[in-house]
Amino acid sequence: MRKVTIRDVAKEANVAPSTVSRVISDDSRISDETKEKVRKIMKEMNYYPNSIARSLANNKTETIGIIMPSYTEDLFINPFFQDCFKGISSVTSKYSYDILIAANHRNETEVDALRRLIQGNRVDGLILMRNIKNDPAIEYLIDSKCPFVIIGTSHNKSDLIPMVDNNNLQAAYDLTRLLMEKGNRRIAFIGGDADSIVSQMRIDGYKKALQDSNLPFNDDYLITGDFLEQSAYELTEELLTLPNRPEAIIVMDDLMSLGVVKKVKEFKLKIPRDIMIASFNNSILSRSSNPAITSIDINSTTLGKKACNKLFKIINKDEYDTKEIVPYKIIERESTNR
Amino acid sequence: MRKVTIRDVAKEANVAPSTVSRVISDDSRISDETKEKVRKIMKEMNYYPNSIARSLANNKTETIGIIMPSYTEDLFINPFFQDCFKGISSVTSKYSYDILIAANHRNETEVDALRRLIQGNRVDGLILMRNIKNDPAIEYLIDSKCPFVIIGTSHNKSDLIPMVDNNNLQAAYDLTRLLMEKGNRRIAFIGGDADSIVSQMRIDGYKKALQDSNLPFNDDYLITGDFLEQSAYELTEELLTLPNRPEAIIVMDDLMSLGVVKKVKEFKLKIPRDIMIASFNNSILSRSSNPAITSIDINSTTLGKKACNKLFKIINKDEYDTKEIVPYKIIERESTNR
DNA sequence: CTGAAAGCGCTTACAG
DNA sequence: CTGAAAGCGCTTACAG
Repeated sequence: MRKVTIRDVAKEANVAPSTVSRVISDDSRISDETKEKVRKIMKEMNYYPNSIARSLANNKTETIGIIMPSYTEDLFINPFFQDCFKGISSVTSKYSYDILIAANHRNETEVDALRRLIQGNRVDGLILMRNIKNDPAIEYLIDSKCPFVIIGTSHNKSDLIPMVDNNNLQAAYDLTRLLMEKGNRRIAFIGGDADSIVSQMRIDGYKKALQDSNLPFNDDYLITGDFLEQSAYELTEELLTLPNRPEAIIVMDDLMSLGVVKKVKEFKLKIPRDIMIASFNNSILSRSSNPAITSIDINSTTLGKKACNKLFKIINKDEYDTKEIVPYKIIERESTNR
Repeated sequence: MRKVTIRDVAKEANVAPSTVSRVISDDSRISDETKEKVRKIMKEMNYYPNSIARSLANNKTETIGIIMPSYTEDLFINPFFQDCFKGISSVTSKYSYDILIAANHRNETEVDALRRLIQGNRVDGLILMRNIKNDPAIEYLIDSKCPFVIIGTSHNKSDLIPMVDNNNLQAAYDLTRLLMEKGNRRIAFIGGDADSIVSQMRIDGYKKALQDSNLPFNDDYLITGDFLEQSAYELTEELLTLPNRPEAIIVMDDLMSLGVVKKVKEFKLKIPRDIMIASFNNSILSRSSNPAITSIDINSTTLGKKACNKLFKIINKDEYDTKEIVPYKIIERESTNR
């Protein structure tokens, strides 16, 4: 069966294709009678506009793209992305937009994938769910003039880039202070990727808190890996075998903290009695894990929602603030409850 | 800056647009010299094909759509979908396809959303990550002739519908038997949505196991809710307040089992000492929770991968089996280790 | 209030 | 091996 087109409908309704097109977009210049007549026929013929043809003609796709950190990789399993996605999709659904997940194809670099989406005209805008130092993707995005928003913080020309983030420095500061108030002096920090800006900001907050409390910064207590459970698991061994074992560990992310907990248990240490653990993101993992982990609620869903709202403002050329800060909150649980 | 088109490249290279088009698709009829010349110019001019125009001309989108159970809803936070998605995207990336997430827009029914994607020509095929009884979406999909695959099992005309699933009946059977072997006789089952086919199959397996062991089926021990943690949390109370409290509970899903565990703890009961818990999906939740939960590994990532491979076979009109079964495996953990 | 016509940027028989 | 032309199914100034 051939697809019914705007032409078929026009013929059947005895109007011009342009009239049908205007009925579809509910153009105010078309009389109500004509609209009704055409709509009836569209329904009868089971007509549905071809959105590809539409996009080509009016240069709008009604689709936004999402860039994940490392597509098809394990990083993606972090519940943070799901929470964020939930916020994003609540907004796209309101604007009647769809979401395209950008995954680099085989043999493609990340910038290739971006190029495909942007120059290939597949999206009206993009949300970047990651931030690394000197990200070539950001350079490309700026050059491309394609609307985009970063969830997180970027360093290059950062005053021009629309971003939504938490105050990660302050959050880490607060968390470190909390652990001090609980009587810990030897506090370690397990960071994420060395390239990660979020990781860097949190490390800065951690250091600042030590400094403000006149606690010495000990190089051995600060280690970075990647954002995966396995890496945290391995790194924790380094901490636990130090001559002066830390009394508390702050971990970049809930998923990583699972690895930390696993290793601590292998060392037959009790949490929080022997060692306290605190983490970030407050995903489902931190509240269900054993023991439940104190974690900073960064409001992932709100991050996604605000980022997406901002993106639509840019697409529609409305006013917007370049940078938006989403509040955070420490959720205390068993792992720091001594 | 105007976008550079195939026309511009053609002019610059002194060839016809059709030749440029053939260079893009690496047509064997074009001489290597010409190809080289054109490619050089494409690069110089920073040309990139407009995939929208391409799609309109050749009726291919190089995009598949994914239908989630209840978009923008809490169901989505189940790690199962992420695991599945990982499998899917590993395949799309190989075929150089992108993924469109179908979310129904405001005031849209699910079939509306499908219609938008299919009749709007936005995807070459679809993967359905859910299965409910009498699903109108399935009817629509069959009528539409659009290639699609279901992760799970469908009941309508099921011999014609391509699906990838586990043997859920047998899995539930095995799990029930395991709990019996551990000495439990009063075994309860918390199902998902009453409309859910997976849920039904597992309930059938549970009942069959009881029967084969000559254990009575007790209506009070079988309850269904939805697939959320909260609902499982509430339902568990009904079980725990029964005059003859169950000795073990099988839960449809890891996420739900978190709710069960929470309630059991509130009743000051110890797992597994007072009550055993076993669940399905073996997501990250079951292994990190407190206590770690025995769970059936349904190989979510494999489900996604196989479904997507099957979809491409259909798209490319290759041979395929309608139904494919992915193996499962019981992963025993603390929650059943008495 | 409606229509005829050009155009969006590609692909693909057809012809040579 | 390459080109001219028609077509994919819409939208949108322009004209009336």
